[in-house]
Amino acid sequence: MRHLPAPGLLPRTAMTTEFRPTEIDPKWRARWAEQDLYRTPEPSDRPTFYCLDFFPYPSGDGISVGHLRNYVPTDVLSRVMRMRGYDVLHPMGWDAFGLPTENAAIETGRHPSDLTREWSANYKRQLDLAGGSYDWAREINSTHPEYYRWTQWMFLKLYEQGLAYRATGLQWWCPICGALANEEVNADGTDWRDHTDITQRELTQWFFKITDYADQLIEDLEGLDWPDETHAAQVNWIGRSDGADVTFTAETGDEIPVFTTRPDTLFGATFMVLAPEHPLVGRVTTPDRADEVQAYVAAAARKAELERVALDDDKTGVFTGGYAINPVNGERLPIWIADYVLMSYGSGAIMAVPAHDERDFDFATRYGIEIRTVIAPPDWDGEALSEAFVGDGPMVNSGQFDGLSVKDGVRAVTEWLRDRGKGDFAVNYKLRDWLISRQRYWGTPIPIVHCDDCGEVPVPEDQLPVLLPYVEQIDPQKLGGRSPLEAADDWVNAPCPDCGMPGRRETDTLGGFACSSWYFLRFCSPDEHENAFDSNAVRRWMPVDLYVGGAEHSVMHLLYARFWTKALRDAGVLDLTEPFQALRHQGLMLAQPGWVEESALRIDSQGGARVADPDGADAFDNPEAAQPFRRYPLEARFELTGKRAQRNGQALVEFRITKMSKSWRNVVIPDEVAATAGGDALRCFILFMGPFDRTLPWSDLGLAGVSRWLSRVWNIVLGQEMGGTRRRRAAYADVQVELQRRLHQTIRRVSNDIDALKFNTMVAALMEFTNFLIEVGDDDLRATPAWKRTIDTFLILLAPSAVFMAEELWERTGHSQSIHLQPWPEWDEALAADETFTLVVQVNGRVRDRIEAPVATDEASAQSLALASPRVQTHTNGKQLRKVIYRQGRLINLVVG
RNA sequence: GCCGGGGUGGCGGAACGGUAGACGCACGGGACUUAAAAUCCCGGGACUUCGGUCGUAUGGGUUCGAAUCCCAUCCCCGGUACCA
Repeated sequence: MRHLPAPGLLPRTAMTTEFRPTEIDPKWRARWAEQDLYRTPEPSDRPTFYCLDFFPYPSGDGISVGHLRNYVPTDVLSRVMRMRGYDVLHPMGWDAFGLPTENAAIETGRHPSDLTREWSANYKRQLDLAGGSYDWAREINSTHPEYYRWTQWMFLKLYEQGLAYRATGLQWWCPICGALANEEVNADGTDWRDHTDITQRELTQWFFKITDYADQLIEDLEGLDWPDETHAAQVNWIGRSDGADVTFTAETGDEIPVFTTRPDTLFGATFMVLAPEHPLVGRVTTPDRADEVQAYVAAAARKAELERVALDDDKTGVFTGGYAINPVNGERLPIWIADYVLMSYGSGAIMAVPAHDERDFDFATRYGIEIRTVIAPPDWDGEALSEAFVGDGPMVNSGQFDGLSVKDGVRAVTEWLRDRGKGDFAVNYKLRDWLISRQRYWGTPIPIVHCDDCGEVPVPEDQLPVLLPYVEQIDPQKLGGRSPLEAADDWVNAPCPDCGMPGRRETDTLGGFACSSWYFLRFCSPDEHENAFDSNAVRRWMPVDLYVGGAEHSVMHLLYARFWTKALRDAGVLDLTEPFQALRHQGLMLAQPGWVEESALRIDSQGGARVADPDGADAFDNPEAAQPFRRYPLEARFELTGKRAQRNGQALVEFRITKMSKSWRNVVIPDEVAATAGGDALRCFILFMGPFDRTLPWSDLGLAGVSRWLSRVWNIVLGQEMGGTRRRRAAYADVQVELQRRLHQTIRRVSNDIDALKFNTMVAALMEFTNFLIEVGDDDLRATPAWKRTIDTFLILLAPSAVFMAEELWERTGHSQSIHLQPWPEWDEALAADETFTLVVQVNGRVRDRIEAPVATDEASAQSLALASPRVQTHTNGKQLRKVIYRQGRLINLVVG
């Protein structure tokens, strides 16, 4: 791919030195590593700051610049906090067990452990290209026995508490990955990671009893500084519903419990519905309905096995012929079965109140079942409802409960039921237990031995780790459907830890989310050999002060890690309730839009296009652009908008913003940027491109702009002429005072912006200050000590962002100790204060003039200044001054009429 | 549907209820150059009778004053999906 020429490649005269990131970057990377510059400090009495990125999964593709939307901001913050005197923990490691590696191993015939080693080394190299200040002495890897030994140990801690158990049931099954947790299933019935279609199967699997913690997982969110969206996603996923269990009795005598959030509508129940899989379906079905019911049940089962296509809203069902008795009024309710009732929620049966539930309303309408209003809508005239009314109103047609509100009715009816043994208050959750079994090789072995006599026996702690055996053949397809560990006979056969008789090891492995549920603890003491973590170290660093990663983990990882933390706490091994105090999600990086040469493309009918020219295709920012921003290679793909234009007689077609995708050949990787513009331009552009939590397109031209800025910084700091004439835009009474003022204002802006994670405006402040330095930095000023002090401070402000260049300039301006060890500058409000301000003069709220005035100007003087202005007089003449609003140092508003 | 987040120049975006468009990109003009690139300087919201007028998705409202607060509507993005 072609790039704009790097600044370092430009011809220059011998006397000047230019900014050459490709020379500077490697020099400092090597020196910092040698000096161990980013070593986490030993315990001290300084305050601590734990800044953590989501545990990355190292893949064969390496990282793209999109990953750096996560890593660069946390790195900047870590650096600033260090300079502010905090002891900072900013570690990195690899969540490396799992399918992408395992599948690649099968495809390439290599072993996953080799791929893991290579891929994580590559990630590390790329993060260093981007100037990451990680303490690599703390690097951890979830696939190493010294790590997963403790994952196993924690599994046993959960097991001891009854929080890990095996159960048989219908589970989502991916033909590639095996069993999946509910959280890993997309709405369209595909696997969350590889998007293959999945089915349901009857399987015996390991689960963690996360449902025991449902309420805590909701309640403890309260004290956390988390994004609203993530807070909401967790609460919604847990899905707590408060209501009542109500017992209906079928005419066969069988009791049918149902859960409802609206016991107040019990008098409006006109039928019941059982899930097709409900165990009582056979009992309540009458002989004359049996054929139809059986056919429906079979069809529903088939539907569950087929891919779950987009739901059609048409609700179907069949009448069983059976009836149940409504406990509040003794009415006979026909019992139906329908697949809109799920066996997996509540009791798998509902009371249907069509007047006050949209689903029941649809069903009743379709099958001609009575719809009886029992909550009166506003201005209700007694007529039949045209749609379900789910709002509040007085109860009607409900016997002694008439007139109660929904809230009071819920309580009154439930208490009435409870007094008669027909029901009680109840809570239900959408959250299911966490399915943790995987029938694959590349994962943590579950430390359990199955023994004919003793049953399930945990492997004693002193026998951990249960090592994952080195297995050559890991392709389940070539093992006749058996999992690789099942086929490893030498490993599977193990004596029972209790009785010593031959037993068999558990052959399922733990899903990767187990590894990422405690790594933040391991980072506190990664070399601890006797325990999973050193309690003092955990007490020192935890909870994580700032946790940053993608919003796609809003439910899964964050919910699991929170549960795991609470479970360890309850096991008595951890004194912590919530692991992540503050959380943020970085925005996605998209591929940039533009215009591309039509003649080089092969265009399909769908508005898609691929580069067909072996030489590639030039892409332009717009049809008037002087230069292409990038040359896309053969087979690069575009989504066209349909707009066309000409550029020098060349036909261009517009393509839109899309995701970065390897198969589209539009992924920008840090390697190519570091090799041209350098790591600093990459970092600074990522910071500058926009708010850090917003999804934004990459821009090669934007990157070039930031490179130009860095070159200007380089030149002004080294006092090099830049080929043009400097011109002061304003006259300054004392340019040294002004220099100091602007510096202190910049320290304030940069510091405050960093605290607010507004890295884009932080860079803008540095750019503005650079522009100011260039404007005023003539030979006289540059010869003063004030200039020298200003440049020193400016470089420190720049250092967390432009890590290599700031260090190089620091050295070149005569410092011997690393700039990254310097204290963060403080600003002085008095020195930052302006002497004058622009008095904005409004008349009736509209700006009519702007007058430069001393900061201390009081209201009376401001008013005379304002009234003296001819431009103001035009709008006030002949009118009465009714009111004056004055904001000191800002504006005056004259209200006339 | 529901839950979150957004709609500001040609583009990415700035803006404690108080100068809308900082900073950057692109573009235009100029300097330098044999020329180009690079670099440097200058200029750009729209209309305008040059007084002003209109401009932050749309329509209302609160306020001396609204991109910002309130109500309604439209559109875009992300998540979710028959949870009784």
